[in-house]
This record gives sequence, C-alpha cells and structure tokens, in this order.
Amino acid sequence: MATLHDVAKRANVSKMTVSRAINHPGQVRPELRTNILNVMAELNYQPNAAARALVSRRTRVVKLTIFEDMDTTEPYYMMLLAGISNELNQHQYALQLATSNSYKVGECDGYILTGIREKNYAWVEQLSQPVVFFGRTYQDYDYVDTDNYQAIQDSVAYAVQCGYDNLVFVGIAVDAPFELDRERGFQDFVGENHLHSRVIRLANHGHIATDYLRQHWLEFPKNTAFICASDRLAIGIEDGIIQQGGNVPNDYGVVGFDGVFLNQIASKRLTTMKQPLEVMGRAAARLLLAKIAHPQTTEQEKIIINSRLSISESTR
Amino acid sequence: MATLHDVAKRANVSKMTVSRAINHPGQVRPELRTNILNVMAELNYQPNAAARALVSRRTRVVKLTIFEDMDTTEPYYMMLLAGISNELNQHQYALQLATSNSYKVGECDGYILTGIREKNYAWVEQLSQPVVFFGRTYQDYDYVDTDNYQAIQDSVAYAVQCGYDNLVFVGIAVDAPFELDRERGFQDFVGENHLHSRVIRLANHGHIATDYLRQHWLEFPKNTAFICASDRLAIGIEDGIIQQGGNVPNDYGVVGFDGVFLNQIASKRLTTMKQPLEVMGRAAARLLLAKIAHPQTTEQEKIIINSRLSISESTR
DNA sequence: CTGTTAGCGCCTTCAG
DNA sequence: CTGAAGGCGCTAACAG
Repeated sequence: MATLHDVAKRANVSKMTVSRAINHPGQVRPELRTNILNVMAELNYQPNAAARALVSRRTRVVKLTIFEDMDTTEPYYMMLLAGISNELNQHQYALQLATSNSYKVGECDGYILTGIREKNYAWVEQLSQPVVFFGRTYQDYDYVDTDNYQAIQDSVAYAVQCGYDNLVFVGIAVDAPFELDRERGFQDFVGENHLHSRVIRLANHGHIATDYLRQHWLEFPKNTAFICASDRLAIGIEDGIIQQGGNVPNDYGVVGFDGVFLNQIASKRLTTMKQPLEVMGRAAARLLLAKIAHPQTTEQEKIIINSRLSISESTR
Repeated sequence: MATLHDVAKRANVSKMTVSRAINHPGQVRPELRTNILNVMAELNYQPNAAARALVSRRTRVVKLTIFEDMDTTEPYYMMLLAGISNELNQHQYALQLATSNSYKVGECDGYILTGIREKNYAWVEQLSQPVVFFGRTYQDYDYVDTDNYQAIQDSVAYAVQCGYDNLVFVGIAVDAPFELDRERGFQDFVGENHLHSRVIRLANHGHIATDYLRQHWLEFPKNTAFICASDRLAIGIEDGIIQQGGNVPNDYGVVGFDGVFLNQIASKRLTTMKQPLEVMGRAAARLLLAKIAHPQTTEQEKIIINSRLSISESTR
C-alpha cells in the first residue's frame, strides 16, 4: 500500500505538500497539485484511515442503534442500512450496529438513532457526539423522515380519484409522531373534502387487522378504500376482505405504507406509499458526517424526503 | 479519554508494562498486573482502536458483502447482521456493509460473503484477506451454514409423524448447494421410508407457488404435506390451499424454512424450520476474527449449526 | 520481568 | 506557497 511518503518521493515534494494537496487544495500551487494527483492515481494511493483517525482523534466509526427487537424488525431496515453504509463507505467511515442490549459498547464519532423509546432519551441526552434520528421525535434533535402528512394525503387523494367513496384510515395504535402525522393527514383531507370516513387504530400485525375486519365486516360497504399506516396492516386487511368474499380492487381498495418487501408478498400486490429508504439512509449519514465535521452548528436540521405512491393490484 | 500513558503514570510503571499487561499477561508479574488492571478500571481506560490499527497494520474493519438486490433481500439478513455486529463489537471491530455495486471500495481485514454468484468468484479468489462464507459454496472456502440436509429430514419426519401421508417438496429452482442439500434430504428420507412423494421446483415467490397450486390442485389429495424450501414458498402454498377451499392444517400441512419475520405474516402462522441466524452471524464473525489473528491456518473450516423446527398453525 | 527506543501514516505548527 | 519537526496512542524489538 502506497503511503504519503511514497507519493511525496515520486512527486519530488514533501509529505506535507501531498497532504495539503488532499486536504487543503487551495494552499498548493495548481500545477503542483495536478501533478501530485497524477502520482497518487499512478500509485493507487489510499490514505490510511487509521493514521488519520489517530491524529484527528476520530474513530471513523458511526454507530447505528436500532432500539427494537431484531426479531420483529421490519425488513425495510435493510434498505436503510444499505443507504447509510453506501454513504459512509465513500467517506472512509465504518459502521457499528448496536442493538438494544449493546448500545453502550465502543467509541464512535456520531450516532444514527432509530426506534427510540421514552426511556432511552436519558441516554441520548448524555451523549457527547452528534446525533441524527431516523424518523421525527418529540425532541429537537436533527432527523431525516418522510413527509408522513403529505404521503397519506396523496394516498387518500389517489383512492378518491379511483372512485372509492368511503375512506377508512387504518392506523397503528402507537403514540408516535409518524403515526399522528399520518392520521392528521387523513383527517385534514377528508375534512376539507367532506368525505365519508372513519379512523381505526390497531396493533401493527396482519392477523389483527384480519380479525378486526372479520368482526366488523358489515360496517364496510362496497366502494370502501382502506388507507393503512403500514404494509403489515394492509396485507391483513386485504386478506380479511378476500376471506369475507370481498373483491379487491373492484369493490374494496387497499393502500399500504412502506413499500419494502412486504408488498411483494401480498396475494394481490399492494398499492403502497413507497419510502425511498436508501435515499433516506444516505441523507441521514450525510447529515451526521456534516455534523461531525462541523460540530458547532446549533440549529435543528430536518430533512424531509417525499414518498411516492407505487400503484399495483390492490386499487382499481 | 485515558491513555496508556495515564495508566502507566498512575500505576508507577512504564507504558510498555501496561501494554503487556493487556496483550501478553504472562510476561508481567501477577501482582503488578492486577494492580494495573485496577488502575485501568479506575480510569475507565479503553485502548484506542485507531492507534492499535495503525501499529498493527490492521484496519479493524470487516466487510460484509451481500451480493443481492437489497430490494428483494430477505428480512433475515437483519438477524445475521445483528449476530455479526454483536461479535465484532466485542472485539473493537467495525463493519462495512458492501452491496453488489460498491464491494470494491475501502480496505478491511477480512470478508464475510453471502449471496455470491458464479461471476463473482474471480473477485473472491483475488482477495488477499481472509474470507468466510455465510452458506456453503462449491469452492473450498470456510463457511458457516445450517445443516440443510438434516433440517429437511427433520421437517419431513415431523410431517409424517403428524399423519400426513403424501409428501411434497417444494424447492427453489436454483442450482445452489443449500437447495440441493435440502432436496437430497427430502429424497433420502422418503426413499428410505417408502413414502408417497413428489418434488417440484419453483422460483422463490409466493404468488408463483399460489398459481402453481391453483393449476395443479387436483393432483394433491387430502393428507398432503408441503415441505417448502423457503417461507415465501410456504406462504404462497398456504394461500393457494386456502383459496382452493382446502383446510390447513387438517387436510393439508405446510412447513416452511427460515423462520424469520415472514412466518409471522402468514394467515395461518407457519410451522417452519427456524435457523438460529443470530448465532450463525456470531459464528461467522468469530471464525473470521480467528483467521485474521492467525492467517496461517490452511485447513478448511466448516461450522454447521442446527436449525430447530418451530411448530405453529400450519401443521396439525 | 521491566524499561527505552523507535516508528506505524498522517496532520498541526511553525519556519522559511 | 512549501518544508522540517514533532506527536497522536500504541506496540515490536532490543536492552537491562
């Protein structure tokens, strides 16, 4: 592996000049600089991350903590992970995946946090490194999220446009910002447009949605669209409709939320609000790296990324 | 953050002695050593990974490459990841997640490889760092895997014990060791026990299994058990049976394979061969770290971990 | 068994 | 704009 020293010798300059050519390009004469860059390319020079880490007192590690049972972890975390690591790789940063029981082990330069519960906030507040959340929180931390409010509005608008005239929002029974935003998006839309509507809240399990539908089947006339807060619920609803003899999508529409993996599993592929998770992962990583580089910034950063409706077989 | 120097001063020894107390305990007088350890604890000393990496010419990074579309990635990778990182964290190692388009970026001390295709072997062979595969390959690389042969035998044995007398193996139409092992496990078992049986091979998608079942429904009498090579197929089969009016589990049994996440989605929760993925991930990481520490070892290491049948609602 | 010396590769600081 | 010196925290190699 080529080092600064090798490049310097070959380019007839000192190590420092090479170092500067990389980190402070403005401080090196342009011609010299291009020459150095050429030599670097020739030698396939790669800066040594450990040496940089040592001198800059950085670990070059970012920790991603997922405060959820891995067992029940949504598959979409994989996409998120892919996005995060793609971005980190480009900056010679490595990842440390921490789970709810190991989140205190090891050093890092910053954290990407997700699935946080109330009781973890004390730990978060005491962290000295910068933090970025995946998903909005109640606190004033930086975060990356989809526009849940807008996304549900788009879903409902689409359902209405399909001609469904009874709108049901199937929410997740949890007191979290993402859920409240989605619910509010629904309420506002049906309110403004004077639509028949209803909101139900269920635990986020397919079979619970199926059971609910069985028990309340008669309350849902033809031409009902179910706007669901997750693909799990959407699949459960869809199964329930089919088991009750309902026709999807002609008499009943189903719209999911997430758009990763699960929508491929449904018997009628789900129309779903697809979150660009890879992009969101990258954004979270980029934001965190920026904060690591410039820790002084004080204002809260919010990155809102738009979801896109992926239309499939569960709506007409 | 405390350094070797701080500990040394406080313990009235040189840095080297402290270093040795950590890395070569045998070379330090026992009493001195315990004293040093105490001081380390007092100061909450954590060795600086970057400095170690620099001097030992290691990166302290392990790369995990997943040669699959993240989009269709099985959710169980999350469990695998959890296992790997739990083990790495304990050894001050970080992770670098590489996907099929970024697998050449960055340095590392070793690789955990999965989802490899024929065309990637050239790249693998040219790697200078140690490699561990997740899942057996055709080549003589070290690997961690479940005992696919045994697992399917157990599945069939259980189905027989349930009283199903027509056994159908629903395999994945792919020419891979894991699949051939599973198929062989099935064939050997039904052969030795002179059972009615049949093997079909399908692309690994739920709806394809459902379609297949619809088209061939009449060929499957009551008392048939479907032993599936994946939970996706199992869910598809189960859906198909139910749509044809068949009774699960009374008249038809379904057994899946994997046991992560998907089995929770099925309308009748799947009986499935549950792979201990967290454990497998840890094992892979541990094996790799051992190879990094002792690169000379030449013999192929195979770690085979047993799966366990998780009995649920899709068998009687 | 313990200490001293030197250096891993890079960057900050200070001279030129 | 460029170079020389020194040190980040740790450990291998050699003295004692």
